[in-house]
Amino acid sequence: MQTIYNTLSHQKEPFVTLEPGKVRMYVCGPTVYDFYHIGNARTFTTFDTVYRWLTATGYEVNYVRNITDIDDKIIERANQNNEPMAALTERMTLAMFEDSDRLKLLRPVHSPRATQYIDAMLDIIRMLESKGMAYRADNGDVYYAVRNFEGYGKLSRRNLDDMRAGERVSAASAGAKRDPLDFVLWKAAKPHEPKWPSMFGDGRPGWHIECSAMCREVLGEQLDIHGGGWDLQFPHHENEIAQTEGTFETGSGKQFARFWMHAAFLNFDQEKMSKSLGNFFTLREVLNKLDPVQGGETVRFFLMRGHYRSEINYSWDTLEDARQTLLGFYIALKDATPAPTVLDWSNPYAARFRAAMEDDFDTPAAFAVLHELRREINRTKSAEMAGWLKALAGTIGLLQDDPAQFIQGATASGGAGFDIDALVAERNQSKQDKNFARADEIRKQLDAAGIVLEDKPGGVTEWRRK
RNA sequence: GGCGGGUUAGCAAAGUGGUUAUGCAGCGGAUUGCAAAUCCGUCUACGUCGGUUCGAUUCCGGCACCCGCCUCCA
Repeated sequence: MQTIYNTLSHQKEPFVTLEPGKVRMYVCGPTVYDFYHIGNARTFTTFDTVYRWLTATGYEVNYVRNITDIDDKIIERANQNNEPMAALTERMTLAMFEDSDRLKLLRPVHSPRATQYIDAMLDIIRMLESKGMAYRADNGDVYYAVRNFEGYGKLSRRNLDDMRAGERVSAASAGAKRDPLDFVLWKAAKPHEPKWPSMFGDGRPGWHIECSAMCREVLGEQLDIHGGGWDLQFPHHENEIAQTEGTFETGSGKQFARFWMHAAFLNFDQEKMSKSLGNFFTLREVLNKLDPVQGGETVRFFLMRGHYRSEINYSWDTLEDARQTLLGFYIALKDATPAPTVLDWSNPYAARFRAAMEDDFDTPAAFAVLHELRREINRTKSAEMAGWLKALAGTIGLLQDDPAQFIQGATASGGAGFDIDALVAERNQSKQDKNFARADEIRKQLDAAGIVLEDKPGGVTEWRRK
């Protein structure tokens, strides 16, 4: 049975869907003003894994990851670049999909863009206003009155009075708000900013309302899983709950999302990696430092080596460690051609793998099973075992590349700058002639170029990227 | 100030009231012309102080240190 740790209840719960076998999953996607960083990549990889795994175990998952294409930062960046906002967001959206493809992220079923759901946002704001949960302020903005929503704080376990007493909130000026914690639903138009007409006057939406509207339009009023990064818990997700549940009939007991999942941070030097701190690496930047053939899966595997609720630290060493381990899996698959495999969960390896994944997506524990399979393959060269390794890893988006190609990396297509095969042939001849000095010299030369030789039985020599 | 998370061997990282997690690295052996890869064997653990218990890394409490959210943030 699948269990998921629900941030709402702070415990693991059996996963129960609104409709049998059907999963409505919404994940907060990127704000497209720049390339996304590997911290974002971690969250997206987490939910890609959830999507793949639930699908592999028989659920029909309607996976939605939005694109925020209207926001303060986008406006600011477009102005800096002196380019139209739409041109910037279009460019960055394409780049986002490119990067995601390289990370082997499946495309979500829907990738709604906020600017195409303005009407839906206004509908919700109108409903909230009619229920007395939203108000128009003197400056033309429309705010959500958090005091009027009884459950405010239930996700992040805060209460309004504690927050009010806190240093940071009281320091912030309330401005036109009735309560400092009220948040903006609709921002009145300002010069040189994009605007849409509305019953509240020209303006643009606040960030939080975008997600509520896209959830509602694409998936309906209620979701099974709502995901995002840990930092979105408050205020973003709390506000989404307030917005969506605020439109429900009072006392209906209806919940916006049944399961809230939050991916932990990716740190650098033990600190959260974020754009505001400036200590971040874009995914693109990291991939460009890696072999083009191996890079995407290396980063993906690196991100999955830690449980999604544990913080992990990014460093070149941990990335390289992940690459070596991944290489080990591909070496096993190269030496034993995987047999076509139909997933039968009664197989002992499959059962243990599944038990790990069903325990709140425990990928590190699942990898332990894959390592046992790897050892078994190396020992027996069993095509059946190789088939299982590939099939199980495939349920979470790993080990699907051609092993020979992966192992040789981009050097296979001439990246080494010289004829590897000719040197290998010369070395084999030298070995036959017992000219070991020359043979070792060639091996050393190749090693310096990052190529490792492996002499197989029967005088066959294979090579791979170091 | 409020709230939450963490501390596992050289490194990375799961998990468990008593029985090997796992990977990388190390060490010994097999194999190899020598290596590499692989296999076999093997050494380093559960922040600290108390409590509960026949027994705690694992439950409870105190303490220390680290991190995060409370402002845009995956």
